[in-house]
Amino acid sequence: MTAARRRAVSRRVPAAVRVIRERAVHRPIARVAVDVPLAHLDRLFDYLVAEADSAAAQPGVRVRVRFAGRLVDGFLMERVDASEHDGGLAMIERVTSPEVVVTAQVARLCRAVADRYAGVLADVLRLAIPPRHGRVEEAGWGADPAAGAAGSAPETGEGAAVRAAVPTRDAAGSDDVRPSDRGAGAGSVMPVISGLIPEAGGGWDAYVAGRAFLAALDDGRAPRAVWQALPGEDWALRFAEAARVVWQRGRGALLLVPDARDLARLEAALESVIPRADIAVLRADLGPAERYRRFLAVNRGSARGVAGARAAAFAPVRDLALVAMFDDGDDLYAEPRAPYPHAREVLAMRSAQEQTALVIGGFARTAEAQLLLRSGWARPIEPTRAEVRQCVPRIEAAGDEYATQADSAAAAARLSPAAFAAARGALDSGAPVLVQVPRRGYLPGVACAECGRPARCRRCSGPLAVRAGTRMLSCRWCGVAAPRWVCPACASQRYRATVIGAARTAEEIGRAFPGARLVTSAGEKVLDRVPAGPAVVVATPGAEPFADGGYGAALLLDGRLMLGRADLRAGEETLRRWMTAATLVRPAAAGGRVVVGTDLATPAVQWLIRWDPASAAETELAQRTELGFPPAVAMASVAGAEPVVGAALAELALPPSAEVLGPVPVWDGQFRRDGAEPVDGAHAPAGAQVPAAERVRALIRVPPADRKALAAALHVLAAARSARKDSEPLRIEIDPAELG
DNA sequence: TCAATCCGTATC
DNA sequence: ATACGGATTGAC
Repeated sequence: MTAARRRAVSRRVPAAVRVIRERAVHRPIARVAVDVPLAHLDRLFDYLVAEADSAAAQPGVRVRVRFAGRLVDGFLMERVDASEHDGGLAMIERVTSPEVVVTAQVARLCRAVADRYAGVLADVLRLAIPPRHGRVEEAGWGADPAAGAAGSAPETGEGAAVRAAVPTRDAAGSDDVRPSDRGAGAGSVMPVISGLIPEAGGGWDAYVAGRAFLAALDDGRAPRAVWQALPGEDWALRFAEAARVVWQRGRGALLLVPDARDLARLEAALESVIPRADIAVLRADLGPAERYRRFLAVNRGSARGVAGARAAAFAPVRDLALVAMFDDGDDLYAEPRAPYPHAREVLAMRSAQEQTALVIGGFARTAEAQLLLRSGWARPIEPTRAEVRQCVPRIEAAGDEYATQADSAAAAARLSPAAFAAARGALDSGAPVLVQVPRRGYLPGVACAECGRPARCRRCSGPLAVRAGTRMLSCRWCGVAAPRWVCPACASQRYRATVIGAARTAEEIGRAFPGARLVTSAGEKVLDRVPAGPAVVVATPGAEPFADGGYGAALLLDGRLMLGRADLRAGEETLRRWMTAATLVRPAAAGGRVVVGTDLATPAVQWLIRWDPASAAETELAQRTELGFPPAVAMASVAGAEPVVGAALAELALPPSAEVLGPVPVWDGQFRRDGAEPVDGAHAPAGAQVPAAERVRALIRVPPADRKALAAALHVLAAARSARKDSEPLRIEIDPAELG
């Protein structure tokens, strides 16, 4: 019976008749996760299954049940023989669809994610399972997973079965796993990159442990790795190659990227090594029908190479053997909806639960990734120094000195002589120049006026800020005043507030290079690529277009702005942005130059010049360990109106190790997400949001060993609040994305 | 003594 | 949200 028909029938049957439906003979009890986002209802509820529904009522299907007097959606999670519940049981109203949309693996993953982030299962299931689309489901057997760019012609069910038999074509052992870099597909799709890969030892072979990793994959083992990609690396193709290894074994791979641009690139690379029909790309901008169609294609096992952004971390890939993500430092991996899970954590949990291989890749390296290495849970895949030297452009620091000739164009644009010369040289050789300028809107912080290091609280190591309306320094985490501040690094007593909106404009920079074509990529209009040929490309971090053949030079301007932003991750983030931009530049041997306009003494500049993301991450992690920052500690944020946060803190049964910082007032934009804003764009007008003065935030930190206890305490708090219908907004976030 | 109403609590 | 149970109230 089709779902539509069953619905039609149940509508017509009067309630009195429904009540006497016979219960299922076999396992008559269903345990249901109801779609109610209340913490005190975050458990399974028992319902009776009608015999007529019994076949369809499999674990993982959507059901509709009467809950507290009203009909709600839910997922059937288990079928059991008997109920523990004392009272009477209601019958499942109907099985919405026989489609098993929550696999056992995804169910377990969602529960674990909810627990990890002190959230409720219903919220996580909503992140994991797209809304049902009835027409797609009914008509879509054999939904075309590859329905990539063009429309998707519906296929028959045989399509999926046939496809499953395909992956023997390239009958090869691990030796054949290494495709040529300039190999057919990807090369033609991404001509940019291929030219940058060194002639010798391309592919995964360019890395220590690279080949061993693929061999382990091919062996069916579950290696876990943190991968440091070479500058200019065609990471999408490397990911595709790794996916192909598991695909050839008939198993599934799940690959994540931060945004749509990277996804398009990954899709092209996948299509160059895996038949299109075996690929599903889960894009966020798809309509509900197409989104559900692709979800079903993955769920039904007809697509085994799956790519997507953060939400795809939950995709029900069949027989999953590999999960991977590129550039895990990108804040787009932090889910903005409750309970705010980070895709890196989701993948790591999934890798552990499903015994899959894991790759956390990037040009730079996060402290979180470093922690996976330090604990021995993952192993590094790194290039040799020799390989790095071959790929990296020449990098120099020009400090903050500007051109001295007052009337020169370079001086007008406040470009240092070195920066100007590098750009001029690239343009003269016919190559484009990338100019990276921080976007506006960073939270202002306080930094040492001498060495530029962020000023930190002596008590909790949180960031200092100038207290509104005064000239006093105080800690943004714990609120303590910081009179007589002295820089611990250089002993200077002078500090300065980092400025918002001092970034140079594209026009300003363009004037320094009269005659050159000026291109902007920022905010709403982000360019994917620019053609070869002389041009000045001004871009905000993250919006840098690829250049065919690589940039001749890159100028990384106003680094102090990025370094000085009041965020825990400012240093790591700045290095990541710089490195990402530098990977778009030709190798030094081909004339590629990078000039970073920040003082040579700045640690981030040192790591950039030495191109040593591993040591940078190690140092970063060591510092965070010392200062008590994530990921060395577990941190939770509790934010809301002042009395609400106060009451919550009083009520929380925290582990004894917990340290409460604050509460302190938060201001407009404190929790705004890091959306790209145009260089020239105005800062969001003050007062556009909730009156900031009334909002406060407290931070709670515990040693990693007490992470679970912290999460449990917060869940208990949330449960008590929802039970008493306490609807005053309170945002509870574990490992908050922004720690400003 | 009993029905009507209010309030708190559970929701299978 | 809605439903239910127990307590409270008011009329007979």
